[in-house]
Amino acid sequence: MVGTSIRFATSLLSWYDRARRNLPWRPPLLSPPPDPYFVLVSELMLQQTQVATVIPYFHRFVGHLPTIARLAEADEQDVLKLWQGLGYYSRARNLRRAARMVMEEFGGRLPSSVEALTKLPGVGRYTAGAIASIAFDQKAPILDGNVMRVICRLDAIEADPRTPAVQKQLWLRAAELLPDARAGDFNSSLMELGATVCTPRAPNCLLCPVSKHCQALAAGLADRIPPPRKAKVTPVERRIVLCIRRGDRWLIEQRPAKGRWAGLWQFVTRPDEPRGPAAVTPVKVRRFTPLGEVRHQLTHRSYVFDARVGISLGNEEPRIDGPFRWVRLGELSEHPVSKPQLEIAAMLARRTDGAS
DNA sequence: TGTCCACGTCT
DNA sequence: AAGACGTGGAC
Repeated sequence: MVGTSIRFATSLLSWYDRARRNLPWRPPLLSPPPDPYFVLVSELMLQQTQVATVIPYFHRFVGHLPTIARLAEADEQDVLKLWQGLGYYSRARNLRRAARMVMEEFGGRLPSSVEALTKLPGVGRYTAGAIASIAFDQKAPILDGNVMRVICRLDAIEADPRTPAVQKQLWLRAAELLPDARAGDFNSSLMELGATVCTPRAPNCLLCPVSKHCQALAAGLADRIPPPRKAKVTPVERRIVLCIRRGDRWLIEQRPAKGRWAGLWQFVTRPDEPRGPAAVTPVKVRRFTPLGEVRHQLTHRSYVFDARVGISLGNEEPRIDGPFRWVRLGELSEHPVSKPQLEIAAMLARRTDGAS
């Protein structure tokens, strides 16, 4: 068994060394000695989205906040602004809180043990293992979606890897497979294999460097592991978006600190209630004219934003509580704004009478 | 074009 | 424990 693991690790690592030469973005990030701060930020970003998507955000983020000390001092709104477009905005907030915790409780140094790293907000078992192994060369296992699939196939585990019992088993196996040297590279190679060869659909077993160790391939099960998850209904939510103009400025409001798009700014957005939008308008508007609809798909919910335009009469300020601002369309980019709201802003900008 | 789904952490 | 979180990519 141990012998198998060593051969497995050796085959995978030499494949990875060759594959890595074709990934121009990776070597500066991961070649030793990696900057722990870079690893922290990149792991937190990579948790949620594709590499190609993250790169521009990564450079923008790290360029502006190049150290933990700077991130800890930064305004939450500025951090959200840099994160804008990535989704999962709570992670940006957690990253800032983590930086503050590092400054206050770890003497300004990112801790190197999995145990201490896990205490940071937003850093769970996976991220802690990735940082400990990649940035600090510790022998710590990781288990992300890719590694889960790779190990399930390697051991021909047909059960659903998302269940706690199988998770436990997979973490143990991930630790067992880990070689004594180059743990970070080994972990990276497992993820890379899952991303490029051992893919969810149509795995390329012919090109796989560890196919001779794979139980699923031997049993002809590779493309049936892991099992698909149960489909769930996604309800449709309708929202009325009131784009209210006064002179050359538009009224925007900040979303609550919790929930979806927390802390981000938007045009006045209300549930599509039977009584109509006029009942909840923060300032008086005689008439709204249709602007258009924006559809937005989340994992478990669909949104339809029904955008309308109106002109505020007089100089009154919003009559209801909450942070409101009057901004020019150009100034919107100074605020963190969600994707669908940005689309609405683009629709306004395209209108001839949109008043810039 | 829409519909489904991943990606880890938190609650 | 099961669902929230958001976007882009696959189909």
